[in-house]
Amino acid sequence: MEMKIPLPKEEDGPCSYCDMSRLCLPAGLPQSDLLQLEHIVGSRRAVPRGEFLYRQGDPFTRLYAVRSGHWKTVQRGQGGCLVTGFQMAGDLLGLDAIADGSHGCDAVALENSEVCEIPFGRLQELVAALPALLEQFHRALSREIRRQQAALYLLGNARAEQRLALFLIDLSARYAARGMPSERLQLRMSREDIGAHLGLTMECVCRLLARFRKEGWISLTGRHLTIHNSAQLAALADGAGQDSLA
Amino acid sequence: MEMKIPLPKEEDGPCSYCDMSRLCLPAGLPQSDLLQLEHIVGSRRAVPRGEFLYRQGDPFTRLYAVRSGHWKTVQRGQGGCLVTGFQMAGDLLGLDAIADGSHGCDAVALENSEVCEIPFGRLQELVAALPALLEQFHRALSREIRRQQAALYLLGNARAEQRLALFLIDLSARYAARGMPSERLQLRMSREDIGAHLGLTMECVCRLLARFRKEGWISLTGRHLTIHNSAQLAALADGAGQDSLA
DNA sequence: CGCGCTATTGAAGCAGATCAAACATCGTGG
DNA sequence: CCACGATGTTTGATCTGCTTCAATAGCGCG
Repeated sequence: MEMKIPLPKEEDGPCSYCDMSRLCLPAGLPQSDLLQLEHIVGSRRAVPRGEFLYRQGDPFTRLYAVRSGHWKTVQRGQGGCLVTGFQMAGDLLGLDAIADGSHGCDAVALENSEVCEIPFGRLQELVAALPALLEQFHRALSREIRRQQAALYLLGNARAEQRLALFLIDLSARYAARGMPSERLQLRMSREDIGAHLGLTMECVCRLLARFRKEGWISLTGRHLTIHNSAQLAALADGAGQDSLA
Repeated sequence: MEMKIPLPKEEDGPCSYCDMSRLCLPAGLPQSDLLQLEHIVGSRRAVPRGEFLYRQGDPFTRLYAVRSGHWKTVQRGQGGCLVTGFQMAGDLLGLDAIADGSHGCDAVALENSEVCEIPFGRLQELVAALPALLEQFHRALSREIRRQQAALYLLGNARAEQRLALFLIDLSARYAARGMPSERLQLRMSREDIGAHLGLTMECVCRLLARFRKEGWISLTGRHLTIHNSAQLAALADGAGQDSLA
């Protein structure tokens, strides 16, 4: 049960053969719709670790679906920056750019990664013709809103240990959804990235991870993390570890 | 320049005659499209102050466009709650519910208010037929994502006085966009609501408002607030008031 | 007029930030 | 192969901004 999950195949393949279509835009689409969608999905694009897929302010022409690897989206402001999310296979990038035609954050590859390019103009045409795809697309947009609502709650209400617990649980669940082991996580992001995502400093993230390890909830060497007690993490995330009020 | 802006008219009127169509879903639509949209927009619904339009978990059947009054959306979790936004005329409510067919937060009227009901099924059909409306709808969804990204940045990076300054500036700008005086604001929400929106306690909001007043940036009696020095607020929001780094 | 709710102000405590220093890890070139 | 520097991580000591707790004051409303 700890065998290596095969990485996405390297050869060019349409969505039909993509491992991640189950999680991606094509999810649940009838075969005929899928074929039409494949027509407009452009070439794959490989981006080496640390490089930008797009930057804040870049003009918006297409969406991207993560094919392989890991990404972060970063919002930069005066004297601080926030990691708005970490994206993995099947996730969409660029949904925030539709609003005004320019990207609202940077997208950076955390490792050598690939995306599928989806020209937005053509997608919008196609979506009008295929009701199932339209629904799917709206759900994707709305899901992004939900994701961020959860993040807002986290930043507004949760104390540091809760945030980290929620982060680990979320990560674990997303790996599970991709058929990868949900207990053994290879963190692709730095402690600083995690901090910038959770509204904490790197040092605070370190200390908390150390505590979780000391308590035996997790074990951790470098960026390889194993969850030993997900129930305890879930309890923490639910607000245990302090006075539970009514 | 401080004349009372007329309130939205009380009689049933289609979007064509609605003061807020400029900011709402019909914005920029060709006349023919507008007529079709009017057909599917259902009746208006009046909700008295303090009542719920919908609750977290309620099944999702329609979107709502704010016709008059003010609203808040509240996300409740274990032992805490976060106000994810304040909505006023022209804003849409319920976009987060498309994801999974149930509402992700409560919508509460801050005063006696009205919404226009938009059956989502019919909107989705119509949107497929009217490209301009489709675009407009996608922009609305994406704008919601952007709004929340800004809120994430605020909660993750800004200190308390920055948050409050940004809040006041945002509120002021939204009133301005609605043709209402942007310097004289009648706050519709309690200090507690503001706190729950900014990730601060009510007490902290009070203290900061008191400080802003003492400094002369604003004046404030009860919930009536006047901005005297918006430039200073903008400077605060940009991170002044502490060491500005590179 | 007095009750309940919202708002204000003060004092004390604490969670997390900041500053600082050691330490691991990794790619690179001698 | 190892020395090296760069980068990322860990841990400690101190500091501070915000929370918490508490008490008072305004305000609306029956």
